[in-house]
Amino acid sequence: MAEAGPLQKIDAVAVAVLSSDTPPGIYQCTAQRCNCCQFMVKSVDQFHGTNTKKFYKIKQVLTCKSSSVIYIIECKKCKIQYVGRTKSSLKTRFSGHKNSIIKREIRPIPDHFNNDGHSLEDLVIFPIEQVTDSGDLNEREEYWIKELETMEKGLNLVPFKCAKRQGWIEPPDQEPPEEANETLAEESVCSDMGTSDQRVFFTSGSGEGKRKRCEDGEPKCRKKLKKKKLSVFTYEIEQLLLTCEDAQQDGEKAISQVYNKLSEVSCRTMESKNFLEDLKKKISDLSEPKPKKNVYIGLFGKTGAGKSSLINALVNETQLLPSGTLKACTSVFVQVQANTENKKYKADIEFISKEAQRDNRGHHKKLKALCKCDGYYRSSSGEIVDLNYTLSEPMYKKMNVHFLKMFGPDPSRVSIKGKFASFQETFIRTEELEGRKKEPEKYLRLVYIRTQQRKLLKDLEKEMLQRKKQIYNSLSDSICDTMRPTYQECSGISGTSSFTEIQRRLKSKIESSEKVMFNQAMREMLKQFGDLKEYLMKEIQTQMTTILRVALNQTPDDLTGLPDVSEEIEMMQRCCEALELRVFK
DNA sequence: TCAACTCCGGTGTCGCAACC
DNA sequence: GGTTGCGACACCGGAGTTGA
Repeated sequence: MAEAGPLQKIDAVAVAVLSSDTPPGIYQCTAQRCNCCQFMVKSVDQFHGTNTKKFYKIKQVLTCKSSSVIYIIECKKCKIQYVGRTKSSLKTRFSGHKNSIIKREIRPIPDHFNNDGHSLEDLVIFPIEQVTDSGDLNEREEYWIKELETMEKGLNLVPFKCAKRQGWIEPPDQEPPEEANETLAEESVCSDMGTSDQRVFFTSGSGEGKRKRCEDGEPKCRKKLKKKKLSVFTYEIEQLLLTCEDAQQDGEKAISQVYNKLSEVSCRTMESKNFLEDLKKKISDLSEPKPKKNVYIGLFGKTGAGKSSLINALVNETQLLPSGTLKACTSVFVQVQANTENKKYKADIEFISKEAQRDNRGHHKKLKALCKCDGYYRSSSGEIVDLNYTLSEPMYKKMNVHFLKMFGPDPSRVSIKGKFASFQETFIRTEELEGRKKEPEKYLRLVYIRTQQRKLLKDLEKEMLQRKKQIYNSLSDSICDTMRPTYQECSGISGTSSFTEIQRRLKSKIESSEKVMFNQAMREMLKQFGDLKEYLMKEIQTQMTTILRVALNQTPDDLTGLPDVSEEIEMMQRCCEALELRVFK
């Protein structure tokens, strides 16, 4: 295919009625509202290979109704391309792609447009060549995949690669191409193909599909389904939840009223002003929504009872956990939680039978895919294999011993958690507090200090667990770094006995670098544990100093016009009673 | 009526193991 | 040593259904 110059826009009006004289290019079909044309690049006579940075001329007159075509699907955001072929019309094939995106199927195209902030709206499709002899279709597709480099750098991928791209594992450098020497003309072409101009295409009313769509672009039928969702709770629980909601609203109202009343308080000295500001800040903090606490739900039952199916149904992910109707599928303990911190999905699944282990048929692609993705693999059915995690697993147990020694609830008070408990118990004893009840000023200060101290320790404990998670993750990352050259080497192996050869090399690498690799990972981990310990001690020292300073500055004498908040206190009491809390007793 | 959508069977590919 | 079947996978394509 000859390389063309910067893209020329065709006068769409002039060629609205396609005839034998129509110059080659991509055109809108004659239908008034075509679902495919909405997503199509139109009125152009050439296209841009985003990987090759070349322009290619369109040699035929192509529309969404053209059949036996080679087409490109391009992402407006990251300019990644996919080459496909279809015997039927482009619009029919596009319908299939669109459907797979809506259904969130695990394939390269839906995966790309359902993840990393992408959506169907970022998709652009256009035909590039019509093949008259259907037998040549495959050849032409192959040619274009090679020419446009969409196998290496595009979406013509096997599933492991799309998993990688989507952040189930570390994303590769797939930034939109930015080359300093790209001409201005080329940039203007890019915008034609994907950015500003397309916004015009997609929002134009003429491009709407026949089926009525909701405001967010979702098909109406889906909205209906969403509305039909029934509550999973019983009537009693629903009522309890409503009570909680009411109490929360009342509490927020009381906090807001107290805050407003405090705004009217005046004071003379700087010390009082600071105190007042501090108090207001604390009240303001209370009114801000707090992150919800984790709630752990255990799900037990006989094998094959449908636990995985239930979880899949609850989270609305049909293939999150393996499930089936005939026999037990998962067969291992599994923890499912929302992954809000790390884009990396990790799972350790062990349910391959001895028979299956002996029989490698069908696993060769999986092994190769695993190597290409640095030890990580996710099949289209959702099955996940993480070799680095599996390799590091025995070390987790070993590391846990170190962790518990340093941070666990050691009765000897040597560990951090032990020190926390000891500190909590001995710093302000309950009996000491009770004895001060007759002196309200001192009593309230001590209550304040103890409350803040407990809050601080709890926060630090949370932080500690968070960091523990990160440190544990670093273990498999470290192993991955050591194994990476071998993975890359293995991913290039093909031909007869490639499966056995890849197995042999991986095994050999693991065995040869076992000591160095694991020791290095272990050293790094221990260092991070040490850093964490130091951090915790420093935090306690700083935060406790602040708490004590604030406590000793409580209620200066020169505050005037203190508001009457008895009404709000009553409101809070009612809330606590409704929730059966014993705060005021 | 017809475009859009859904579902499901079909086809091709690959490497391996078993079989002839 | 050649052939065949297997299993996992991607993706095509057509029949049937839905709904504007």
